[in-house]
Amino acid sequence: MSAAPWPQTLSMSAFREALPFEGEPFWQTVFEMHREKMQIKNSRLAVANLEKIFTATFALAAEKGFQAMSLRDLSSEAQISMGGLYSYIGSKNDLASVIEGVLRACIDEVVLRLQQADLPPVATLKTLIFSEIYMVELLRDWYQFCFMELKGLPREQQQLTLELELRFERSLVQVFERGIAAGEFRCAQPLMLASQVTAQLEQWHLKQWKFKLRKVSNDDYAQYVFDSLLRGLDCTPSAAQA
Amino acid sequence: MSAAPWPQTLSMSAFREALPFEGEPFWQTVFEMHREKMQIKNSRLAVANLEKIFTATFALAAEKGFQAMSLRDLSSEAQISMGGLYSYIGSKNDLASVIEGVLRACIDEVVLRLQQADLPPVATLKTLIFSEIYMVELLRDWYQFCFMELKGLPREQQQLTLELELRFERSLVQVFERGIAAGEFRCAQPLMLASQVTAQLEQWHLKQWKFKLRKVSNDDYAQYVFDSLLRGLDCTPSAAQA
DNA sequence: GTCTATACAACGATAGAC
DNA sequence: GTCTATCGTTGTATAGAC
Repeated sequence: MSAAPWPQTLSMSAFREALPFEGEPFWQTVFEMHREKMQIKNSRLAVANLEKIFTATFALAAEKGFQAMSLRDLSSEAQISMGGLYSYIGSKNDLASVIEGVLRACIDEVVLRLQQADLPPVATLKTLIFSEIYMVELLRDWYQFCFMELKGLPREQQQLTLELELRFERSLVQVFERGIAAGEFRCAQPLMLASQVTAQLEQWHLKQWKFKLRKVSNDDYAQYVFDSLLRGLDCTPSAAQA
Repeated sequence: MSAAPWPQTLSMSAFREALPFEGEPFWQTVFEMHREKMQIKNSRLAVANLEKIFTATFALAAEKGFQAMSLRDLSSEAQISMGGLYSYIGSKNDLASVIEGVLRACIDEVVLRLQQADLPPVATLKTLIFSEIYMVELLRDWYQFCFMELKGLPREQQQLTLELELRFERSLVQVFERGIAAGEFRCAQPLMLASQVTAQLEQWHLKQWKFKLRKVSNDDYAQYVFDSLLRGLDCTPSAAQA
């Protein structure tokens, strides 16, 4: 993944074009990321079957959970024989680990690019929130899976996930403090406010059923999270146009 | 469970005394709730062993997940033989269903009592939030379990859980509207605000590790959720003393 | 590279001795 | 009421034909 500049506009389509989180290029990246674990040489073939396997895993894990899903289930859902599966994955647990690894790499990529963009406080917050929501749109299955199946992963990966969340909130707080120093914001409990944002963003992928039911769009939700954050920062909507 | 009046003060200890969600009386209630499913007649013995079984289940499910936990694990953790276990539970799936049923009954109990209290808008919201936080304190294992293992439960129970969440948010919105009618609140998107509260309350039990780490207490967190709700309702802190 | 056939461990559940 | 012993099933994983 290359570190190109951040998209100029905040919209699903701009995000989609700027970041390689879907289609064949994405699956190609996934393939590179755990090439070692599999025995298949032919790249074209491998990428296609990887996609089938991961997609089937998401479907079954969403329905009944990863632990409850048997490899026989997976084999029939992915239309690949049991023996065939094992040329693509090292073991069942391995499959889960790889999924977590890919998602975390994607998140790191976004965080990195955003830091390089170096925007003013309000714009940074808005970009952070909208990007996270767009990200969930592209990688919903991955988020869902990683959240629900975290307990089944190696301790090391569990730890990395917790640290990612702490780092995210700390970086939010840093932006708050930049804005406070600039006289744009006021906030008594910045860390609690940061965790409010985390809670809202997490709810977006955890409770997709609820927002589908209420016909709340990506942008509706992102805008609401952003607005409520600005309220928490005692920041008037007019300043938000920055 | 009897429908006594709501505690006068909002504090953990008052809540603890007013509601029967811990200690021997609580386990007695649990016993009554699935007496049918078990073969043991002796009530004293049954209650004691039920507590051991449920406690062990929570420990193992929290560590590795309910599906990944075998009944042999459970048998040794609870210090009851495999055969013995089956005099207390109908089946493994049954055990999960009972847990969900008990928690939902507890929540219904609280909701019911709160409705009977019939307080003014601001007080209702404050009581709702603090009660929910106290509830999680007493029944943390149950909440944790039900959230994580929902997928493994019968469709009917999954549906009831979703409906409980929708009902909770609708009742929040109704309180908002009472306050708006009275000129106390202003709010453009009441349903979004309600789901913000849900997200924050859910985070309290989902991310216990985070708040333990930061030494945020029950009351700290409840107060923050309440304050941020009032901000969302455009309600000055002074009015909150009501 | 992909399949079928199979190994063997672990599972949930039960029967029957105590 | 509780235990040990055991049933049949299903799980992950692999070997070897094609």
